[in-house]
Amino acid sequence: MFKVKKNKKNTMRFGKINTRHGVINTPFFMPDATRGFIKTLSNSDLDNLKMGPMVVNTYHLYLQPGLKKIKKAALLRDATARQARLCDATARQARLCDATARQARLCDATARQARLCDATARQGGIHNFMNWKGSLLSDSGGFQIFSLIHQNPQMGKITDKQVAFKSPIDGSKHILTPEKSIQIQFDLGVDMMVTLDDCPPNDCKKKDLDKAVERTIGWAKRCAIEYDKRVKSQKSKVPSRAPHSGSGKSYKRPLIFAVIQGGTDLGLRKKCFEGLEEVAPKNGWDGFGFGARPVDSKGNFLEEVLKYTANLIPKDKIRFALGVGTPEDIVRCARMGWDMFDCVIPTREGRHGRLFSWKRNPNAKAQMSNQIQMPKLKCLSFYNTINIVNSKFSTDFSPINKDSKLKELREYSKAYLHHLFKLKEPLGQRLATLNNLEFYSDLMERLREEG
RNA sequence: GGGUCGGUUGCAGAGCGGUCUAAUGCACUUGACUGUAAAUCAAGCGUCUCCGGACUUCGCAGGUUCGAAUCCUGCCCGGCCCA
Repeated sequence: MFKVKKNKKNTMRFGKINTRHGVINTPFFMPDATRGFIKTLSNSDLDNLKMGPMVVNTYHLYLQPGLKKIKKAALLRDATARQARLCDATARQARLCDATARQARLCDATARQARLCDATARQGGIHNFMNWKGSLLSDSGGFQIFSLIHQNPQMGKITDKQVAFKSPIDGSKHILTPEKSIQIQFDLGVDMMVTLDDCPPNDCKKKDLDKAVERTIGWAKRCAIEYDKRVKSQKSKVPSRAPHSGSGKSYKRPLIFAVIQGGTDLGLRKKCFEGLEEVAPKNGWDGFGFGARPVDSKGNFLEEVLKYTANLIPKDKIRFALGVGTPEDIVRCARMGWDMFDCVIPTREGRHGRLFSWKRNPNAKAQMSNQIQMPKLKCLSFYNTINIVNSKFSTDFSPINKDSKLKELREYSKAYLHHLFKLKEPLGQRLATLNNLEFYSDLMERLREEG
């Protein structure tokens, strides 16, 4: 499922990941569509951006809208598709008759739409619900344990057995177990999934860190058992000509990633990795994730820990640097041999008015490549950020990005974007999000080209 | 013309003898954001500063008082009511 080719220049890798929704070239970045959408964007935007895989979140989707609705949406779409096939037939019949030709054309359109529905319906729960045809990875909810419970103990309780937590939406009580996390991820029907892990703060006590590692391994073991069980039952359920297995192909299992915790303690990272290897599912882990924040409490990038952890992971396994990061951190990590990344930075900071752009230098490409060769990368020498809300942009009538492949970003001015932000018009957030995601995908493209 | 209520730091709007540079909201300025409880959060927002403070402000001018945005008098301006 993962083929990797070593880069001659440095320890960066070029690979291909084969998922149920297409092949992904590594290294790559996934934006976070946590609750089933990239905030402010529609699928048309994502198509225009030629967006690759995205990340959804087990915890958030489980709470809202809930699995029942996601499954129901899938069934309803199926029904629409069936109806569409009917329309298709009607359309054929209608074409026979000149008088009803107009009606037929209408039917035709419906049928076209229906065929689309049909195609989507084959793609399982969350794909179907989101109407998204690309690959999706679901995060397990481990990070929510960190951000909700570790930071606010009154929000829930973590034990070896389970995580009991209160929904921030309505205060209702829920239990998440490793098994349940895997079950939900299967129900979502994602292409890649992550084991439930205990993600403590980076500055926690040694004792708590030990506990988190031990728990992460224990939970991974339960995830692996549940995973194998589900793969087996899915295989038996899916006949060879089943819709989402394609034409006669056998069931393709989702990829599964375990998460290496251990904070900044290299020994613990190693221990965690070894522990995870021992409890792997039948086919082994497809990859390993880097657990915890990639920066310390002061915002310093954990270079050594990331490098060390990357080297722990066997070369034929996918390396997923969760939550990485800034453009320079991604470049650094990719050069250490990390293959995939996800982060809220481009989307969140875009919504908050921060725009990423390449330096306006005709040789920017060459310059950047020089910069990444530097042992100490100075990111600021190859890209810029601006805060569009700053008053100086109120009269800057230059394009948001004159080099963008998106018409809107080439034609709207910074002054106009500033105006949209000042008036809190969502269009502004959308344009900024588009700008930043284009920047990130451009970054990854350059990285894949240049190494 | 008479009566009445009122004029507060960009705006709205508290305060109604000392704890008042004066609440709060908005606006404004600048930061932050790394597996999204985030269209969020933080700081600043009279002048100067050796960052400890110093000085100046509540329509204007006087006055009472140890002390006034707060009380009194006059003036200016506005709303409403009556003529």
